[in-house]
Amino acid sequence: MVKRSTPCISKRKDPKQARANALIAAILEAAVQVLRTEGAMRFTTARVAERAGVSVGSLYQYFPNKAAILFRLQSDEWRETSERLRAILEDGATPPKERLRRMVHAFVRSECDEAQVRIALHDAAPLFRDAPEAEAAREDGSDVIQNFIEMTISHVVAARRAIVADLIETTLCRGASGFSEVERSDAEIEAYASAMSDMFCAYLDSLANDTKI
Amino acid sequence: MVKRSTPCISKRKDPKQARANALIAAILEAAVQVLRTEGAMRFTTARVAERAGVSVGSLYQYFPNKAAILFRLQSDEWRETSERLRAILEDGATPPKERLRRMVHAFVRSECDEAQVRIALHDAAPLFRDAPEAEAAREDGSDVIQNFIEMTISHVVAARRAIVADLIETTLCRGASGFSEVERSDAEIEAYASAMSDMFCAYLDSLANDTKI
Amino acid sequence: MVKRSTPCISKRKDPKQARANALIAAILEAAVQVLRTEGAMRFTTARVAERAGVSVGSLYQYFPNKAAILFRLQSDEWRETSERLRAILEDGATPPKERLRRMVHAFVRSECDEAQVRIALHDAAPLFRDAPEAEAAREDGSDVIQNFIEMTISHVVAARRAIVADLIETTLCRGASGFSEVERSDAEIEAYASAMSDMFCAYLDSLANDTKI
Amino acid sequence: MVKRSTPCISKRKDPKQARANALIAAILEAAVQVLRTEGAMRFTTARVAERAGVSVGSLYQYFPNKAAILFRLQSDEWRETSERLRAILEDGATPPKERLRRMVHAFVRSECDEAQVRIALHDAAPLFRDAPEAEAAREDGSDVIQNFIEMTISHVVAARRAIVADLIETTLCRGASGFSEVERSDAEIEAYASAMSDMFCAYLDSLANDTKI
DNA sequence: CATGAATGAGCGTTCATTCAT
DNA sequence: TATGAATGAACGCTCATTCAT
Repeated sequence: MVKRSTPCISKRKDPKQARANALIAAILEAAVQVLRTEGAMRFTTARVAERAGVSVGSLYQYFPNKAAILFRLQSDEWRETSERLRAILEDGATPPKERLRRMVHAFVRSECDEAQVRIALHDAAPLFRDAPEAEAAREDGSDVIQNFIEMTISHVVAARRAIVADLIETTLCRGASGFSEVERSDAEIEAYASAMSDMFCAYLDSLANDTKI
Repeated sequence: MVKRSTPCISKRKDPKQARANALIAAILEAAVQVLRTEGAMRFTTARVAERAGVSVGSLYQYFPNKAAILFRLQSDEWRETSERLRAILEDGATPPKERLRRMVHAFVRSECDEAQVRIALHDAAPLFRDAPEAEAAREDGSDVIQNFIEMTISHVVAARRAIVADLIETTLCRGASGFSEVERSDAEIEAYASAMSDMFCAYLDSLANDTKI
Repeated sequence: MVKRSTPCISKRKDPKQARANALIAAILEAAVQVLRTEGAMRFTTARVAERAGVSVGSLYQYFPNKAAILFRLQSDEWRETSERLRAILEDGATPPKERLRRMVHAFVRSECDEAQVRIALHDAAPLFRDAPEAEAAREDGSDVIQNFIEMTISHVVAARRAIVADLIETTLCRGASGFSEVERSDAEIEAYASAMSDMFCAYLDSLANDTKI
Repeated sequence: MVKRSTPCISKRKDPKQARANALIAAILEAAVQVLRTEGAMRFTTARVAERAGVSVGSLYQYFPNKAAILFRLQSDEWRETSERLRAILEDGATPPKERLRRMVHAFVRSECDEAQVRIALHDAAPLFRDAPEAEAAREDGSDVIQNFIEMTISHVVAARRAIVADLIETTLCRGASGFSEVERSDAEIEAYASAMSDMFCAYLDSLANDTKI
């Protein structure tokens, strides 16, 4: 129904030179600052370029359009987060439930970190989320969590497993995102993450007892 | 840090006549159509007025600005939803757990209904969510769910109860919202709502066993 | 060169009924209030009608357009002022110079009275000053002063007399207008009016000595 | 009471290149033309841009808003005028009275020059006069005249001197402005300027004789 | 490669005036 | 006669993107 533009979002060139990389880093850093201090609605290419100490033209050398900058920010963030979560979830020395709790805490905490930027990025999502690259990036991020969940309930039939994994992943991401929309104290963060962990554990336990399906 | 504009969002005049009410209805209906067919980014007062078969001037006679139209849509939706949920949750003839399940199903279903519009409205939220009226409207909506949850776990200490209620409400709203972002079949909807209900029930059960805190 | 619209500015109907007169008075009073509290730029027919407790339609029954209201305000003011000045200037019991002094004081004082309104009215002048009625009204106002001046220097040749009268009238009106643009204390007003009177007297004296022309 | 907007009025960027200077000049020239041929009420950024053969966007690259263009015109004019007057008033080879006469003639003549533009600029004054920059610019312009007057009557006590200087400056500026509102022949201009000079001289002479105060 | 001036469609909003009721 | 809803042209201003230098 809705016509969305979503032009190409990928990188315009493979930055071989350190110079180019530095420029890209400067632009991305500036973009984060603009998002934080001005919000999504005032996120303009001119403002980003100025804050990065770069001309608009140069900005457009490395990013084909405004959406690409935002997408890059988002996908970098997704990659970093999923790496961090992966490290926690794949720690063989810790029992699965404990890993889940740690992961939830880590995620909620990270969402509350730089919440301003995250909110602004979320507000700007309509500009980039419909690009095919975005779909792929999202997929990658969810997989880490979903694979872990599916593994811990391997006795459940596949169709159900997928739903459970999806439910938990969605609850985690969206819930934490909603939670972080207002300023939170460390105590609040811990309490919320604990409650969410409890909920997940109770749910997974209930599935373990469920011998029939 | 971030400067938000959000001027007054309230109604411009009290519609004394049926004519005015019809006009407002036409504008709101047109707004929904624009949101559905064009998306948040192309939601302009001119487009809404045109689709409503009305001049921009007339539109501005009933709404002080663009944000007010969007806010009205959102708050109408919140009110309707919370009424529907309230009816389910306050049905004394049904056991609490069953009421919770029904509520979750109803909510997930309603989120998937007109998902296009809901998504667009959500995208447009930055335009109105910081207004004081929005805060109040949000509050009202959450209360229905949160009060029900708090009642069903009245044995839990107050501080924890509030967190649990918040967690469940957030999970429900954000989770359903996330779930509805892609087209879903009825079967998927039922499966997801069931899983979410299971999760909530398992969590609440686990709290019931928890006799100390 | 400049194309100015200036449609008809005269009264639309001769208000025979007290009701109509009351309405007109209410509108004019409201207009003054709007001018005072909102300034010329926010002087709109809707605002005047609302403040007058009258519908826009009614307002347009008695004034053909916005300019007409402003013009009416201005010409009423001119008439009142010139009446007051005439009373002073035609007071045969007082020596001419003294009459001049009194007139100057009265004028400067009246300009500082309700300066806010006067400034706003002056700002709005472009809307009505090019109408033929305005020209006539202005003429009437100046005549009082100019005739008096011309009388006091009847020994001077006509051509020069006219210039002197024009100079003094302009100096008085414009000077007082400029002076009143900032808030003034009574003492300042007296001092300024005295200085201006001195200047006029000195000038007129110098003309008296000037026997040749 | 009255709410005035007047946001920043200063220049948007420092024109580093000749190109930019040419553009600014073109915009200002176009602005003058629009003012002259269309009047203040039809002075719009679009019209100025079009007349300048430039896009609105370019216009806004050099001026932060419409008021800034008008203010620039006004302050350029004030600066030029005060420079011209200063040259006359500081000419040590000419007796003070003669300098005063020349200055008055020069001022009245310059007011009658391009009177159309001056009137329109004056009409547009509400848009920029409340900015702090405007206050400063006005101050600068008045000083030239006022300092000269104060110098020529140094024997008068300070408080009075200031009033006299203010009176003369106001009379000159406002008077000439009022005089120039209708088309004037060279003869009329000379006659009026002479009369005004006579008035000033007579007044200053009368103060000189005034040995007591 | 880098620059940043230039573009111009598009936006949200206002307001004098009309006219059906 | 009174009303006030309806109109829609016009305004000031923004910003993603391009391209001549």
